[in-house]
Amino acid sequence: MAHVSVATVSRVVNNTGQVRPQTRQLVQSIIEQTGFRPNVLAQSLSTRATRTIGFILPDITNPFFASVFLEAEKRALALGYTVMLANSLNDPAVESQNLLSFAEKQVDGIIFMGGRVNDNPPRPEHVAEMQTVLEQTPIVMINGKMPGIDCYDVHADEAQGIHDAVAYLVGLGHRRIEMIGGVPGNLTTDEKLTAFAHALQQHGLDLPDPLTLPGRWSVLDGMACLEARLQRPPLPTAFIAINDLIAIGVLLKAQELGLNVPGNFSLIGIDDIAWDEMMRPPLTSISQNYAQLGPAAVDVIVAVSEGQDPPRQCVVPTFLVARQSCGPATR
Amino acid sequence: MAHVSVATVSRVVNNTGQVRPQTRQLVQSIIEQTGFRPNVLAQSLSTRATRTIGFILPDITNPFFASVFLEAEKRALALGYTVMLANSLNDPAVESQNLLSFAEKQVDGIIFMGGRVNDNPPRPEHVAEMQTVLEQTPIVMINGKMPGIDCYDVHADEAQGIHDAVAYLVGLGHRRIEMIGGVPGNLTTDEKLTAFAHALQQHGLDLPDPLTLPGRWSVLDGMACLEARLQRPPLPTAFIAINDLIAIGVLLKAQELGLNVPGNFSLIGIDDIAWDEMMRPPLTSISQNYAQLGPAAVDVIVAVSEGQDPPRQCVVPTFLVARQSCGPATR
DNA sequence: ATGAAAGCGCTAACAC
DNA sequence: GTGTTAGCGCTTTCAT
Repeated sequence: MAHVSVATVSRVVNNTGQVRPQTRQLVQSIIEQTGFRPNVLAQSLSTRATRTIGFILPDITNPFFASVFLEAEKRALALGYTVMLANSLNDPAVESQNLLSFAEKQVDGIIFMGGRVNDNPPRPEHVAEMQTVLEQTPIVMINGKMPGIDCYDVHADEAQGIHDAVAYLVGLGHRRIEMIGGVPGNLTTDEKLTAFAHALQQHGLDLPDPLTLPGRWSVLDGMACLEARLQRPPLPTAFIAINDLIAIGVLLKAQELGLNVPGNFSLIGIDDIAWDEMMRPPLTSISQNYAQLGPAAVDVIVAVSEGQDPPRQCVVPTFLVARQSCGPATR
Repeated sequence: MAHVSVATVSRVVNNTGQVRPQTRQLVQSIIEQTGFRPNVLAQSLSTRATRTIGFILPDITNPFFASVFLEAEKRALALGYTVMLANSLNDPAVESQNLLSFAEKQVDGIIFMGGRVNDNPPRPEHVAEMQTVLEQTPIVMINGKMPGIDCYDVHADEAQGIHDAVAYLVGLGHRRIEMIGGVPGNLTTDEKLTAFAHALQQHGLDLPDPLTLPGRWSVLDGMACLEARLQRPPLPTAFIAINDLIAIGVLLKAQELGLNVPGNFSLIGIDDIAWDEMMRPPLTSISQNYAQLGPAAVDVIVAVSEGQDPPRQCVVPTFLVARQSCGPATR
């Protein structure tokens, strides 16, 4: 319509190369009035860049993941990237499918949370699979790890958080502290437990045995955990829950049984999800620092797809958010 | 490598056309050992189908939207489709960007929740924009409406839910019922209010004036709402909140002020989010029927992209989930 | 049953 | 400055 070649149109669409202002104007106006939109598929096929990031996580319904994802999406948007979400639903098979699907879609990079990157140790077939897609696509794991494969690592300094939490409780006079929830063999659980044991030793406190009463990660799991823990008294004076969902379950079960928090025991969660504030008492928690975690991961992908070489590892600080679920030790 | 043409490889990859079993075997095995994966971009460019659905919603961090989205994704996965999420963050500008971006990405269809499709009446520039992308891409709105444009409509029967809620409260002896939260000019708020007025009339009850105490949709908004309502007594004996988040805010504020639910007033929310059960008392709510809402929307998109002509409108039933936030009227 | 070749909508040398 | 043209990796007629 403008009597120019496709090359020229391409130049004005992308604001690239030299084109006479007059011509640009003309093409521009025709684009407006016809409502022309470039076909991103064709662009990507040609440029071999999709400006798209795949994000695999277990369940977007979990407020922790939702927050990390949302912050990541915001950053991506600001950088002109799109992030595609895939819920793995804690099913290794769909996780594999998600991974392959993203690779086939030629995403510029994949962000991975939960699932296989939290297996400790990881399953060999999973690392093999990761290795395969890694040849084509950069991967960054958030709060995960897979020894021996060359992907990027962004994680919150949960160990620091645990240390802070223990110090905070010790400051309140607690000497019998236990963790509750999680499952050994899960990387983040194991790391938290290790940090916890370390912190206890630093303060000269006895290690509980076992280190945690396992119970996965949901509110319901938390309720079951406390119930189980009640079977073998005596109780500690404070619990650090493996995450906020578990903490909330513990809190609800305690109230159901007429136990008072922090009267009967103090309670600290991990993640600092929005619901902590809605609980009565509002839950003290260790923040995962959403504002930095997700964005850091997309920054890495964007950097490599722009030819840079970002650092292999990035750790974002963590901090304690004190609310009302902790009090002085009473026993 | 197999000494066959690309056409043949394409045939075995897609399991289409005629190909000698022997040849198929050969190609198959080479695909395996080389780890060949088709480039979906090129496939889509050629077939003009992406098997991708765009999903625009305000905020994935809201448990209501998260659940609808998750169920939609599950259905899509089962049908071999991918759904891309875009958070509009209640910002019309990013909403426009999301819309255009999806169109450029050649998605097979777009699912739209919240934002402009909830404006009552809709803004002219928004319907114009919708009209534009509609020429290229089918759109289905969930719980939304835009008179005059030809898109698909999937919605929960919220009016029925309101009627059920009112009937339930009347059955408990309540005669002074009010709604709380939401904002007039928002479609779903207006529809709920209309249904509410209608239900009240059916039972011969007086209409409160104003029909609702407006206050948007968050927990914090809910707290503010109750506080404002307290300024002009007398209180009704029961509230129906515009959504569960508002209901939770009302509940928390009530407790903060020493008011008892359902002692001082009964309370019903809308959406049936998972957190209802975590509240004390657990919150009675009207379920939006997640299991059907999201999937119904993807079914529509899939149908049209497979050349079928699904019904313009689909309404999914809604139902009351009675928990412990309602009791007999005491005044 | 298989291959050759055109075309999907775009970008990027390269030539003029 | 602008046009020509060769891809990008795939599908799909049309021959053979």
